[in-house]
Amino acid sequence: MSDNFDIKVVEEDLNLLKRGTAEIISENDLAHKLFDSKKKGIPLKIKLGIDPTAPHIHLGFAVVLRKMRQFQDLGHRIQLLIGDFTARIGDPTGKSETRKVLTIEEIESNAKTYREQLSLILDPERTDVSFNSQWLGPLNFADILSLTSKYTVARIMERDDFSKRFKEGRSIGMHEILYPLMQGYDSVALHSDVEMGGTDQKFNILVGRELQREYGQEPQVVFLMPILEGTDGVLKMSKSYGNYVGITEAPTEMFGKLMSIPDGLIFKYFELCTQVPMDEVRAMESKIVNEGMNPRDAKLQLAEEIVRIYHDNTKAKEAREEFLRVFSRKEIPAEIPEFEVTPDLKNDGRVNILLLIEKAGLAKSKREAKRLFEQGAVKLNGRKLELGETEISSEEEMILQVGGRRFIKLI
RNA sequence: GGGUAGGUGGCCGAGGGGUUAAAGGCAACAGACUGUAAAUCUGUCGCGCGACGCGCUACGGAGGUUCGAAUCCUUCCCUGCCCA
Repeated sequence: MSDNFDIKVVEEDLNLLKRGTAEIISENDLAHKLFDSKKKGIPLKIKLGIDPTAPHIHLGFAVVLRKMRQFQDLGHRIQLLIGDFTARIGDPTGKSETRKVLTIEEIESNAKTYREQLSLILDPERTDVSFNSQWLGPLNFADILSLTSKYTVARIMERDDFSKRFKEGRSIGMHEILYPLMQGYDSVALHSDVEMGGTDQKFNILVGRELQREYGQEPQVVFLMPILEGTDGVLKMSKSYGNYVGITEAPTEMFGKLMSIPDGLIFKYFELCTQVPMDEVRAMESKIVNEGMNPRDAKLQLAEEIVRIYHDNTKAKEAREEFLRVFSRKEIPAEIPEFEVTPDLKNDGRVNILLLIEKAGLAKSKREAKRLFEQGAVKLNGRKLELGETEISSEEEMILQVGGRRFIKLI
């Protein structure tokens, strides 16, 4: 690819890009591509495939997006590939529950939401969006056979997920086998230079690299970021596990969730979710290990740092204050959502607290409300309600609290 | 096409006609402890009701047998494995 390659020209860029990465295949290829790009003044095309089913960007996904932003800041272009074709066909992931097939309208609306949220991280000016139905749709059976003939069953079965399921005697749909080929073909169609993804995408992205070679293109660089564990500290951050921190969440919400991550994850979060220089991060780590610094304080800083990125400095400070107020000092939050006690909830001026809890959305059902009540989780104006106190007289501005974190102001 | 094993609550997984809202585990939630961390202990964990009780819904779908079915029969759908 490149003549007169001199790593010094791109060394700085390369080092910047390498922070927090899990694997780059190959680093050498990337260096050459960066070099050529710089020399010829042509931006690299950085591909990211996204699934239009769940437009909800969280910190785990943001790890990849933030890395892409770095590419943009270095002058490169993002190719955002919306997998509308696959979304319309159905389940490619091997999850047992069949994925809903989306309509064109839903896909478009999701894509729009995506673009809005993505603009919080990516530079829209350097982002191109495409839909893979554009080229996958027109393929006929002969085309598909030609595509599949470029790969073998044995190689497809190299994928952990497939080989594992095969050994365990679980089902593998034919369409699932084709999925990596479709994703790879996207790279061919887009002439991608780099494809980004989490380490769980390694296989699929590698297929793209191979296919490009088959089609006579210069193979893309596989650029993998680590998978970020969610707030539970174990599973990959994901909406479906309910362990995610969404980038559009309210500052206090975001702050609170970040404070609940296990200690062991603090520095991984620093590395992957913030721009705090690595030597500072290491210094903090050493203070905790050697000087007995309370990990909580590092976590407070982390949470503040992240809220600052997706909101602003003021909001971050406020969120920190709020957190300390409500959870450290166990005081009432500064702002509490209001709930109007409508006349139909009252009976002789008295209100059934269980009904209220359910109607205000503090519990999913009255049965649950009752359980919470019996477990002593319900407080009114800071006072724990005793058994039997299910009827209260409704006065102005009462604060109803359920559990440690659910508050509501009755009006 | 033939044979065979299965499909149980958010997940995994027992139960093979009544005492089964369904063991056990995980997850989740609440309380204690605390740094809304981890660990630990305790409790809860289908829904509704004027609730130590009553009712309804639930063991892949639809029928049936029975006083009574997640458990038996018929049929359909789905999945694995073996043989062709």
